[in-house]
Amino acid sequence: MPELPEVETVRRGLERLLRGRPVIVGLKTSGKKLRRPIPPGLKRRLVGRPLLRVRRRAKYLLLDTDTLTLISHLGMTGTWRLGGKRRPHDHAELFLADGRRLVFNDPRRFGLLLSCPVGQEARSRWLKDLGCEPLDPAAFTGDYLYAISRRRKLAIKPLIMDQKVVVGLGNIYASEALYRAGINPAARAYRLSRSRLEKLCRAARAVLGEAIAAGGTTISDFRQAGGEAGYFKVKLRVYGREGDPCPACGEPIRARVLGGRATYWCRRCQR
DNA sequence: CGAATCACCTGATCGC
DNA sequence: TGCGATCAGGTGATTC
Repeated sequence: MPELPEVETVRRGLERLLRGRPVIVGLKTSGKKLRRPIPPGLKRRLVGRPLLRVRRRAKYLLLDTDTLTLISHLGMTGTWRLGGKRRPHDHAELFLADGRRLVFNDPRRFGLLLSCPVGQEARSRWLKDLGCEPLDPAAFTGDYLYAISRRRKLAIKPLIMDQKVVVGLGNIYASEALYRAGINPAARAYRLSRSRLEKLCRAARAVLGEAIAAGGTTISDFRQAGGEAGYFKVKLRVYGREGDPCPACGEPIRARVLGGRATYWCRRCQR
């Protein structure tokens, strides 16, 4: 479900909710394991700790207390919400001193909820091999992609979805960025010129930025931290639009499977 | 080593 | 309407 814009939208929502730096007074878990079990000692370590801020690295949410950082990944279907009535697939409830409850719900349980010493997330096995942030124009550049892709024989789309190369781009935004850059998703990475890769970086940043501004994309179950839908779906130009006319040239949008994932593109505009 | 495929889950949707 | 097959925004593990 969530790619960088959706995770960033949730981050902003949570940050707003946690402005009063509420102290955690309890944790209740479902007992079911997510991608990994929620650590049994988490409650003991969390109780009494104030929630100070929410950061993001790649598609991970980082909720800082004064002593530890809660690491949360939404997987495909994870959501955070404030209180309300209990629902199926609620896997963690954080009880706050002000009476509110912060609830993590995840039907498919591909998500993660872990902790590490505060600020030490970069050393964790989950985050240590991540590539650069696409919104950082100094890091995610044509030169960077050029250097990394020279010996890569795979198609450009799976390359930019590889979180060890660049983080945050998933199946939707990879298709959208390649469309905007005029690059065929199946083009072999090593055959692309520096300038075309530079164009791809700019296109990725543009589409991610616009999606964040719209509050992310709601396809089926993504919700912002307040429960609202995201509004970027209406702006998707190729994803999920097989057979629709290309917004630029009218050619029907094509679909195929690439690296195991549905891929959408315009055969005329993307070479 | 890189690249492709599998596995992990539940729920929505599609075709019969 | 019912039911099995298929697909879904992610990613680590396994296989080739």
